[in-house]
Amino acid sequence: MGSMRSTDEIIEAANRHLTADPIASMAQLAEAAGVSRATLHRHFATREDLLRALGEASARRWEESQDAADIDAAAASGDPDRLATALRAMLTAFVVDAGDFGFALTDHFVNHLPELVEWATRLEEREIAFYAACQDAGVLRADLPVRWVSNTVYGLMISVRESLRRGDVARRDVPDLLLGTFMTGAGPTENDNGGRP
Amino acid sequence: MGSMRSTDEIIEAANRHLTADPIASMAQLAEAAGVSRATLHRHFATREDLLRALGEASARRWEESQDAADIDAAAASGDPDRLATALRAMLTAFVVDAGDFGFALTDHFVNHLPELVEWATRLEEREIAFYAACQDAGVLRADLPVRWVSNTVYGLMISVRESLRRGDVARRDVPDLLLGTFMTGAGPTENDNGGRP
DNA sequence: CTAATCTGAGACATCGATGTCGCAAACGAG
DNA sequence: CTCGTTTGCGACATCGATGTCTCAGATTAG
Repeated sequence: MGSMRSTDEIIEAANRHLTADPIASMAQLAEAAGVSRATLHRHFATREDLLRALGEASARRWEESQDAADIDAAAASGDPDRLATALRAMLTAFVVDAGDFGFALTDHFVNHLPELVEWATRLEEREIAFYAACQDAGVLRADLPVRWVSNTVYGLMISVRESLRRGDVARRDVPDLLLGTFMTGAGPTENDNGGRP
Repeated sequence: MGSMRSTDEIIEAANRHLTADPIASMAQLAEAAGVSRATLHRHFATREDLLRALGEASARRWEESQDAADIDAAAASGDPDRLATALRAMLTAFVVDAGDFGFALTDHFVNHLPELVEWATRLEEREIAFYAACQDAGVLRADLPVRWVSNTVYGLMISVRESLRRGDVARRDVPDLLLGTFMTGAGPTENDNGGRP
């Protein structure tokens, strides 16, 4: 009685295809999923339903990554070590998320659905509270507006997505690149004076 | 004999409106420009023409910012001071560009027009050569893949756009925030030695 | 095997956006 | 003021995508 291609498989195929071709039609998405257009509509009555499901999957993953890093408890604790660990864990998880849901990250239609906007706002505020705690504990610079920090992470997710999509860097290297760039920047490190003896 | 609303004014109005509503129709763009739909089509026969003009204006500004910072000469010189100055100048100019052309930065349609893709690729390669020179001179960390550096700047431009669009930070503060975040990261500044090698 | 269910293919109506055209009114240079 | 130009308005045809529907064939449970 179950479908050969589950709803989740269709979402995944659509997600993958939309990452490469963000303005693909329902017909193209059906083809990408290996099903007929009619069957696609049996799973998702409208295009909006499909995009919403995609956005919800993305938001769910985002939330799960926050949960897995336990950022609320870390923020409440105020412990620098714990905050630093949670920050590293969250950003590392985000790398995978950005690779898996890069499309939803910037798609105009998805980010315009009211329920998803609300959800995203909630997660963002939660994350901002975490960043603020990191600043208070000295894990992050306190002289940066916390919303700038949040937007920076968002922008770097897009950097990650592009780097993965274009194959500019190896997947396994990305977490360290992200962490390094976010925490200490792209400027020379103190021990590194550009190779001069 | 000139139109009341010049072509440039229409482009600017369209750009501004598309920043707020990225999926606006030609009718909405005409209204936003204070012009009838017919008149809009007298300036741009097709929607694609309008978007292309917008993308070209964006690419032109990008190129101008590279030119103004004189990144080619700086890269050729290999002089750390000159490279650092050029880098700061370019990124500062990019802040204005990201505010003015934030729409073209991520729009799927604009970024799929072949001629614009080619143009963007050229500018990107030019910029990458500059970053590589910065790495050689010790102005940027040499242990980061240069394309990662390039993608990081791209992502941070989106951070800038969002920060400006949502009013999270004052416009005048953005350049320093960008420079600071890009060069030294969001981690705590353990030891500020002001550029002493 | 049989029956229930799911799927693919195609036809169909609909809808919104696009692009074109003609004409009357407004405008501006002279 | 007058003439040539430009604009706005509305009508029109077109087009692609969407969503619905039917029916025949395939699949699978029992």
